[in-house]
Amino acid sequence: MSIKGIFPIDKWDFKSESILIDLPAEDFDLLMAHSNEKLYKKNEILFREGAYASGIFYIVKGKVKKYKADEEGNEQIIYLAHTGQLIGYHGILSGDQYLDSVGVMEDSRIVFIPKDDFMRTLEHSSIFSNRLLKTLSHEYTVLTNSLTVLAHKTVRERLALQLVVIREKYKEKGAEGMPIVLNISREDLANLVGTARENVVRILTEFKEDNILETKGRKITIKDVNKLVQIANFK
Amino acid sequence: MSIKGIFPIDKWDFKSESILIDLPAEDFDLLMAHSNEKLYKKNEILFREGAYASGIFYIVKGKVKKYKADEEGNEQIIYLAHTGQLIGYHGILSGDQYLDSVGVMEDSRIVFIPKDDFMRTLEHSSIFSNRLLKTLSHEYTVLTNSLTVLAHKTVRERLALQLVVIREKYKEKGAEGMPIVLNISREDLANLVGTARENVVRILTEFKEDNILETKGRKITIKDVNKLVQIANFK
DNA sequence: CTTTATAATTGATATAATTCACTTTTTGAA
DNA sequence: TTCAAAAAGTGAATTATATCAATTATAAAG
Repeated sequence: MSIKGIFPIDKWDFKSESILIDLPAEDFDLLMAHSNEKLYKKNEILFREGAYASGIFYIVKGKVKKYKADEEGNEQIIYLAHTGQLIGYHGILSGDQYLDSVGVMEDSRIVFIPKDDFMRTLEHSSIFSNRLLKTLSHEYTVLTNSLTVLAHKTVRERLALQLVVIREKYKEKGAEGMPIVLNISREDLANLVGTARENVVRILTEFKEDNILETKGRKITIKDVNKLVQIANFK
Repeated sequence: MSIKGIFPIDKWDFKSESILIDLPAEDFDLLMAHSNEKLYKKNEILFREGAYASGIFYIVKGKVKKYKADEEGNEQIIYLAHTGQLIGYHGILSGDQYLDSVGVMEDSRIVFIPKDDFMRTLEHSSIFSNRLLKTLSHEYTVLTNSLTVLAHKTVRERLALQLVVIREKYKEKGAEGMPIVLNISREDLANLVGTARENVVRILTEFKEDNILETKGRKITIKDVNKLVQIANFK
């Protein structure tokens, strides 16, 4: 049985179709006029919150984390973005500074698009601007859901939920039966769930004992998603 | 001394200028073509999450809360909206259902604008559409900040922060020296902060003992904002 | 392959927050 | 003004989570 039926994935993730797919060639060319693809290494920083927003980024292939860091150095991961997604437009639209920081989680191919080209395309293409409105509204659902979960669910429930979300997100199309291996540090997992690393470790151990998952080094293999869904406890 | 300097209000609130102010008359008329003002009583529900999104709402005068309710009946307040703000567009932009629920907190004058007029204005007016993009991006800051605070600050710090935010929000322009009286139930305050009502009551008592505020019935008068700012502990 | 820095894990303890059961106060309707 | 319902307030017990201080395992670089 597919988890999709009982698990409303798009309430927890943004729509995964790329905002650029099937964009009219003219609009696409305008946007990409001065674009510049680069290979980023794991742990590199794409940009930091508060820095001047000089343009947006398009993830050709890879995984990144959007996060906020507070005074004490606590890091809260806002969203895990990946192949096909656009990054950094919030800051440009609302002012001229990036609103969060973005770190690269695995070696990634990422295209930089200068601010001017982004703005020009936005003005010129109502398709692009409508899609962006739609994307932003969808982000609203995801963020407000995260807020509710964070406020009212236990760490255990939140961790179970995030594991399911990440699994769905990183699942390759077509590979239905295959077990999905998550390659994410305990630290990042903790910063995503909003708790301390130690708690994540402890709960993962419990999950291991309950035969829900296996770990090998930092890699997590989920064996029983349904149990996780049950623990996360949502309708 | 104004609190504005040390308190980055727009990180916690949306920009308070109305999205409709100074909109070209032509666009405004298009938007308001079939609008309909109604008087809503305290505690009335404007719409519920998941309901068909038939249009948007403009708050002419009043206060409302945007919230999400989970299976267990827990209510998380996402945002307190008031005079001059637009409500309900996320659902229309991202699909056809409202993405949260909205309840009226005090008797309010609210205009309903049918979906078609909203969409037509959006297509026709690039000013309107640009402002909406800006508003949505700004919401992103507010929501991601809320997320970070919820995940990493104590209930005490969160409550202090919210009291400052509400005070700034509800402050009448010009009445600088006047003490601001907040009229909000402990329950709503708890649902905003993301905790139980009892905790809010206990911490308010502590604040009272520390001469930070006074309460008379459900009304809260803040006497020392700076102390609250200090407790909330942000740069 | 070995080394070394980094990350994961474990246990013990302290603290924060929730929950439940109850009393008191306030509010709004009659 | 009275009265009932709703909201606020209090105390005690329980549970969840954070924090600190180590040890062990892992991965990345030379």
